[in-house]
Amino acid sequence: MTSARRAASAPPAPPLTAPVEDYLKAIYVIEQGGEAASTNALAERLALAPASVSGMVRRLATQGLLEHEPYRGARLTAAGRAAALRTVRRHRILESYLATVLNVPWDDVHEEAEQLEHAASDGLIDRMAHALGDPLFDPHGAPIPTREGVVDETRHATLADWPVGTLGTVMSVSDKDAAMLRYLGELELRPGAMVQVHARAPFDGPIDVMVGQVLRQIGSTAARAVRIAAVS
Amino acid sequence: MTSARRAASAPPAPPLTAPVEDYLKAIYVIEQGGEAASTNALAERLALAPASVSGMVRRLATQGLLEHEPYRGARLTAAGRAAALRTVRRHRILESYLATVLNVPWDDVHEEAEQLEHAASDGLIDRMAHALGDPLFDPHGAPIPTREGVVDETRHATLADWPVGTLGTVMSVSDKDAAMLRYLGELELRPGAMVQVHARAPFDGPIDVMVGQVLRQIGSTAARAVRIAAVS
DNA sequence: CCGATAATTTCGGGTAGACGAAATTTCTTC
DNA sequence: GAAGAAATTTCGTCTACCCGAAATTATCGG
Repeated sequence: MTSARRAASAPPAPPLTAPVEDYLKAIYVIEQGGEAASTNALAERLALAPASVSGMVRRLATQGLLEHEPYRGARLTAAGRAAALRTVRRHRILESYLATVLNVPWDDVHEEAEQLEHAASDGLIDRMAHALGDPLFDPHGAPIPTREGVVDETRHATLADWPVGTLGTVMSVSDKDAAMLRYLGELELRPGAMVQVHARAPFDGPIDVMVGQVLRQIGSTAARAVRIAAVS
Repeated sequence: MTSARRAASAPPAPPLTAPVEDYLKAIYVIEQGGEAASTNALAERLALAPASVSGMVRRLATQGLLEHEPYRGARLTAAGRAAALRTVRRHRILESYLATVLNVPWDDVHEEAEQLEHAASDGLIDRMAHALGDPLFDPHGAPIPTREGVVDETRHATLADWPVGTLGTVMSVSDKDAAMLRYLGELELRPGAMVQVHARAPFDGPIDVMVGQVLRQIGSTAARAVRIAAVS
């Protein structure tokens, strides 16, 4: 910790703090939904007061990590996106490593990675990735960005919107809520599972769905946490 | 991060911050030398200004983690010692895991563990320890405290003080300085190596020492980083 | 187009942790 | 035992984040 290591020519680029990495990652995820990340959406995702988010967003905008039109939400710049993808990569490789090598339970992996992603060095992350054979997806099915920041951002439909009758396969499940993950795991709704919606009750009602060989009923909230693609 | 998990009866005991863990660990290590940890020694070890240390030490004393007689140095209380040993355990298990399982170079392991020790959960640490067969020593030969805080604190002599002629074995090497570690590694001065001092130049001069089958000359600074015990 | 409501920002303030300069205490040395 | 040096503490200040309350702006129903 005594010496600073810095290229002679390149711009200083101080390392990002853990909170900043969390903001950028959250904005990245929200932006995947299409629109700019609103203050409220960020505040909820980060479990912070909206006032705090306003302040931080302004600061990050002046640092060139994002663009912010007041009252209109935030969007990552190229620099911000690169930083966010770096954090996402760390997070997902850590999740993969913990689940695969250390047998950390499926539903604990997210929390643990959330802490470690700010502490592990790039070199360590690469070692873990290598030990896993450089996987393309994490245990929840989320794509892992490469070191260079390349990532598949295909937006899959959710089980809540999947058409009745069409055969599909689970691509990913949301890792935000451990209890939800446990529930989905019990239902065998894991990446790779085959599904076919048999019926859907109106008004956001429960869904009858074949998971593998078993017919299940699940609510719309859980269904929205499951992403589906057509089988080829 | 939304919910706090806390025993109903026990005192709240907020989790310690990373800086606080660093202070406690540093005090623990310095105290191993016998005397209380002085402000200057702490400041140097933590790479902070003495003024900063003064302030923090006062705060930690009011929290019951250490006892501080102004101008006299700090000593850990039982609570502070327990917290320090928890951090030391994390650090050394992480070092062991990184070196053994992920092949992180001997001299990088310390830096990496220094960051991770504040982020990894107890459960993860235990999983790593288990995967390693619950080792008693880390790659530098330092003893690993148990979950319960039991640790061998035997104080071994350094190679700089080892008597001429007596056969000894390397118990541990200091992990503070990566360059020093690399150097000692090249000289085969690793835990387990057999050594015998042949001659010692006066006034802190170089030492002639047999390491395994090879006669080496090393300076006193490097020799002080190597701890020796008699062969049984 | 106007008010009500919702979202957002601003404002004042708090905590943790760090620093340099100046004051204080302790140590060392005659 | 006093004077100078060294170690330590105190003091004022700084930065990064966070918050609640109040002010502001956007939006939406009529």
